[in-house]
Amino acid sequence: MPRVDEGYLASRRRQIMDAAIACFARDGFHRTTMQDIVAAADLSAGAIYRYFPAKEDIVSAIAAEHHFREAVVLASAKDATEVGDVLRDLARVSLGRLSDPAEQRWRRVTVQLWGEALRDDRVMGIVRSGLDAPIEIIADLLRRGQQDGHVPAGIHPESAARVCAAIFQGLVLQQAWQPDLDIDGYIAAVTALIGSFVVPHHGQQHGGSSKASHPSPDGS
Amino acid sequence: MPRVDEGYLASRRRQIMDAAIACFARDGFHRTTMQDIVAAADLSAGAIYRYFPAKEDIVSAIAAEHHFREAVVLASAKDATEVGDVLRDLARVSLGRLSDPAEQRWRRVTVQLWGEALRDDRVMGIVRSGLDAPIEIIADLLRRGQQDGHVPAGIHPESAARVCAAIFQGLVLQQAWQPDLDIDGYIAAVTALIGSFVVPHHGQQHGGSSKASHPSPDGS
Amino acid sequence: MPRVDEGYLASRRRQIMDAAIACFARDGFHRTTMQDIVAAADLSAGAIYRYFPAKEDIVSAIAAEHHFREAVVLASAKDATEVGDVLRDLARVSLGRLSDPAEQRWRRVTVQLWGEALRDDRVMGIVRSGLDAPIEIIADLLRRGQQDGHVPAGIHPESAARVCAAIFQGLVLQQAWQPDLDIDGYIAAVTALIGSFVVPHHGQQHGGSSKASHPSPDGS
Amino acid sequence: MPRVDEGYLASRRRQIMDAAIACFARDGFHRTTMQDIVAAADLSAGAIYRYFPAKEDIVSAIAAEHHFREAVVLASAKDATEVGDVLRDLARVSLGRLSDPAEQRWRRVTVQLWGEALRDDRVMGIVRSGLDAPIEIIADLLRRGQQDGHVPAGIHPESAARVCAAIFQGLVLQQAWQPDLDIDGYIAAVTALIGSFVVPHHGQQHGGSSKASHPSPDGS
DNA sequence: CATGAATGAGTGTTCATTCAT
DNA sequence: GATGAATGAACACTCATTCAT
Repeated sequence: MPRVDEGYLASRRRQIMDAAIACFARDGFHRTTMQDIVAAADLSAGAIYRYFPAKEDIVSAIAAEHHFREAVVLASAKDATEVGDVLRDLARVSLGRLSDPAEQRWRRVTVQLWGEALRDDRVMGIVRSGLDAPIEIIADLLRRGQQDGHVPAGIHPESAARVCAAIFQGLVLQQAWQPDLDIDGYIAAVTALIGSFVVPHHGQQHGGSSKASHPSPDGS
Repeated sequence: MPRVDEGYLASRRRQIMDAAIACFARDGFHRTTMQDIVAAADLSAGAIYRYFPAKEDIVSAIAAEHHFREAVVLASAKDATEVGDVLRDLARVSLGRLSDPAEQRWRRVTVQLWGEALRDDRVMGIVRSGLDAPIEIIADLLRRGQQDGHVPAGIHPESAARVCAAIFQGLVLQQAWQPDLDIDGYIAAVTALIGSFVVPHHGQQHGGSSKASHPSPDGS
Repeated sequence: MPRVDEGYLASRRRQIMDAAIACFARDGFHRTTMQDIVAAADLSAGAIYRYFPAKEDIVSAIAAEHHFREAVVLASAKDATEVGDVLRDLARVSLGRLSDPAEQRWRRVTVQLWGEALRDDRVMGIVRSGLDAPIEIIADLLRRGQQDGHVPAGIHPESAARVCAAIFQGLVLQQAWQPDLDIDGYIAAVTALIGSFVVPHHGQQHGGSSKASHPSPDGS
Repeated sequence: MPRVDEGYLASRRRQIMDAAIACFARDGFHRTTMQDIVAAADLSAGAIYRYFPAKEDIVSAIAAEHHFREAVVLASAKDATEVGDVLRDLARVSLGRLSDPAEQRWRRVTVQLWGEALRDDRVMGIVRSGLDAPIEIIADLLRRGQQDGHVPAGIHPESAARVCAAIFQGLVLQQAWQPDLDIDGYIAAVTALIGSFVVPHHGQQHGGSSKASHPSPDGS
């Protein structure tokens, strides 16, 4: 069945990667055999090697796809100007996506990629660039926020951006472990945290949000 | 009291676990062979099975030990009363420990345990209790903080506690990937975040820290 | 006359065999894959099977072609009458051909065919007939030489012919291993050997050559 | 069954190499699977890898052993002084050994090693040194023979030595192909050839054999 | 007729675990 | 108790060959 169009090849890769993700999510990279993937993709043992030269390449293809998806989410934030809103949006979108059940398998694979990165340079390159890009974007936002006065001047933008990334990563991990996690509660807590940190735009000193989410300690 | 000195057994287990940690940190669980551990521990192939019935048991023993250490750190926070101080202390101690080079190997193993938990119920039990306990403690602190009025009432204590845990987990991950990370910058950013969130004790609206790190936008 | 031009088929076979020889010379029969040959012949995977039903058939076709070429060289010797001259000619032509760089690849393939013959009856048949024919021709020459008195009577013609063949085979092997071998020196040594063995025609008893290259033992 | 003495290890290697030789002689290197060797050696699949890290290492170990044996045969010739006798001895011993049925399997393996050398540098190194050493020894003998006047001065000693080696190699090949070959006829032909080439020591023109196989040049 | 994607048995090798000594 | 040689089921990957298009 020669002479296949480009879409056919792409769909074959998809089929393999989907099968692999299912296997990896269930059993992990190392407990998943090529036979498992091949069976899940309904292929023959040899066929898979037309699309991926080695098992490792399936792993990095999955990592790269993962990374690419994240990048798309971030792209919207890139040229935003309003720090607080953007951070809140980012939190809502990024974290909100975690509640999508279709993404659940991804989470389990993601957590394994983190470990895999430690001994596979290619995977490390992918996950690192998937971390560094958002950090840079958020750090930029914070820097601009500092210039505008909406973000405390004393903090180090990059470090704060890393904390934001950490919040995302930690929730990915916790949800992988506990799929029925209360994501909305999370988002609320994160938004509150951001709210208390970022001074809103129109002159008030984070007062408004403070009022809403932070009753005056003096009871007034 | 068994035939051999109990301390002897314990020290043998230590020796094996140390060797295993070194191997796991370098090569990962699955790329590490029993022969590797045996060689690193300077033991014979058969000997190791007197102390651990299977490779998996070494992994869970390491996870359990890891968890136990964390528990010790937390114990101090358990009966503290002052929310902000305790959180800041926790951040300083927990995160500060990350800069200890002796702990670096642990980080790499930790990240792998996270993935391993997904398919080994024993490991999952251990890491989950290592997560749930701190969350409960922090949630308690936050609840008490809300009663005292130092913590915004609108947030869900458990979710906020999870965010705190996430901050810790994310940094563990980032440091495993990038050992030369600026930990102190992190701690500062986290402390600032906590500071903006938790109203300090003595009447002022987290004024001191606010003044230092968060200059009034209007310049007053 | 078949549907396609017979010459077309032949040229396709040539193309495949040339590609195969190049691959076999470089990597050996067993390390060469059909894909290698197909790529070198600029064909499709399926196409090759129209010309050769199996990989083994390419090998035996190559062996047969090899054998056929040798036969052509020998044909000239068949009805010669003068033993010494013919042997010398044979040596010069057969061995001389070894220095042709275009034949170098053949040498490498030949050496492999020798081993292949041991477990492929078809190849064995071909290489054996490629050995037996020259042996028979040379043995005949020697027999005639013995009748004429130019060849020592005590030797067994077939065995001596085998020695001649061995000289050829050994040089093929040595040159395959060491392409920069001094072929001309070889030829000279072989010619000298023949010269000391075969009594020349016109009365002199290997005297002339003996004088030049073989000082009288008594020093005269 | 730990703590085995050195002889045990050596005998295991022997057992494996013998099994491998039997398999290689029957099926060739590439058609022989590790399972074949393992079965022939009555071992388990994994056991063989304690003694040989890879299949290739069995091949080179066999080549090296082969080479070593040849070296022993040659050692006796090294400091001999009488050219003709030594060459005849060498021929008798080297070629005579070919008729030993226990060596038959070796022959088949040898022929394959020749081809293997072309693409395995280690094997090439071994077979080349197994060729170069005898050539050097024989060339030396011939050089000394030239000084003594027993060997024609016009020949190039190294080339002539290569011809001697070729005679040996060619017979190895022919016998591998045809085990019932008349080895004694061979030896006789080779000895006659040497006899006609090398002038005997004590004044007489290698008289005895000369008389039988080579009519007196002076017609007496 | 040509194509080249698919097949699937088979390859060399690994490694957690056992157990005779 | 300790040893380390042996085990053997897996494993990732290959490749001669086929056949739907």
